[in-house]
Amino acid sequence: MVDTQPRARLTRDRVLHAAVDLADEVGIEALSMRKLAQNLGVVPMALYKHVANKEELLDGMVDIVIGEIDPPVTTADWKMAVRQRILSARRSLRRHPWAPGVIESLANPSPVVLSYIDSMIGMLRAGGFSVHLTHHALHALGSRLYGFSQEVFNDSQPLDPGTLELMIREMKVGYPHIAEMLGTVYHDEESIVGQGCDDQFEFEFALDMLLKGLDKLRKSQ
Amino acid sequence: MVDTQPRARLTRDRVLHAAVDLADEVGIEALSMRKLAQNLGVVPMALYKHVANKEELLDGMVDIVIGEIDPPVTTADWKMAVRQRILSARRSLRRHPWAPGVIESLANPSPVVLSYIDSMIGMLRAGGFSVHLTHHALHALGSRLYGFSQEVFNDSQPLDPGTLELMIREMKVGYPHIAEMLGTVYHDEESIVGQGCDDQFEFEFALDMLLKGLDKLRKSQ
DNA sequence: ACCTGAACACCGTTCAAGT
DNA sequence: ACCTGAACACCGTTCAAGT
Repeated sequence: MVDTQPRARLTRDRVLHAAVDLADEVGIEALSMRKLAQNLGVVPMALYKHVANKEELLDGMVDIVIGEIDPPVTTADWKMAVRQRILSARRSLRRHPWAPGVIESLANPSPVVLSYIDSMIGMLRAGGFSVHLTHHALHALGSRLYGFSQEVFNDSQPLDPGTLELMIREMKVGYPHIAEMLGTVYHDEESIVGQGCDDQFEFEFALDMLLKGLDKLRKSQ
Repeated sequence: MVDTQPRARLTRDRVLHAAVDLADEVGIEALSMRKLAQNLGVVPMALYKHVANKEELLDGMVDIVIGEIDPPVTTADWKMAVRQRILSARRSLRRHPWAPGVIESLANPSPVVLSYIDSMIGMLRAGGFSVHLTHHALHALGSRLYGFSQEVFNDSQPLDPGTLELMIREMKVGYPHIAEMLGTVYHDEESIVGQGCDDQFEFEFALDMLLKGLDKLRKSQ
């Protein structure tokens, strides 16, 4: 989508927001300096007045996404507070599916990212975590702190029942355990979560298991 | 390093192993079809007889890394067995630092990767996990199953004491909690782990917390 | 101070041709 | 059956020049 005011003055903010919109529309692998410039009705080199290079552009895009995360809630229960903040981060990231990959690729965290992590550490400290246990907690939560985690299979788009059935049948001989699991998860009507694989449920399942484990260590420290 | 027998016939295996070696040497971002061809003393297009495109090349490289993982040990204790296998995966991946990123980027898992996951599922099932709990366990372990996990900070190379000291001092005003944590982790002589941040310890810490949580759920299912 | 145009040094991959 | 050469359609980024 071409900008409606192509003649408006270019600013860093306009460049970054246009980049976020473009990545949302066409995906991060299709985002190039040249296409972004074209979208803004400008020659590629014009961007370099507002952004040193592509990495700085990506950094600024991540800052916009992180900036959408809600501030921490104030509550006595550290577990609820951290949980809510992480789930808010997840909601922000979900609006921009390219964000996890870009966050992982960044060499150095930006001030915005540092502030986010700093306040997360603050929440743990306020909840009674020693500095060392806080450090371990950060490692244990890893990218979950940002609201995402690397999954075993890259199942970004859901399968239609036909191809799923075919997949399961094909896998039965070479990968019997995967076939059994897929069959059960997608067919079992008894499942609490309903049929199929609910990413949100799985994220919270693992998150709660880690928070519970950390809480136990916190009490015994 | 140029191949010692540039005139030997090109095979898929020779191409893939040369690609792994090149990535180990110069990093994955510097690995291009053209440089790989040059390294093999061959014109770029010669590679396309053995590999359909770059993605298939990356797939084959991952297969080599996954192939280096030890087979499962046979023991009554599922926790020890899974733990050992994951730590073996970690050792393989550590030899090829580019592998985590490539594994994450793969759209569809190869047969080799599928076999690895299938046998992991088998280990959990043999340990008494229901199919559904096995499914949750896979999500909870995520990329840890492959021996890696996304960290909050990308601290691939260790800092020298001088710049670390500077960083902590600079952070004290804007990011007080990060500064406190870095200061304590890197200075505390009481630390069980020794000074600084031990990636391996942190990986096992989180892994064991998850395995313990899963074991509790297994018993109560 | 900000934008432009042309150029450089790279990519992955196609096609048609060679042996 | 396997390798080659030239070409295409892209990249990010430089430099010197325009307004």
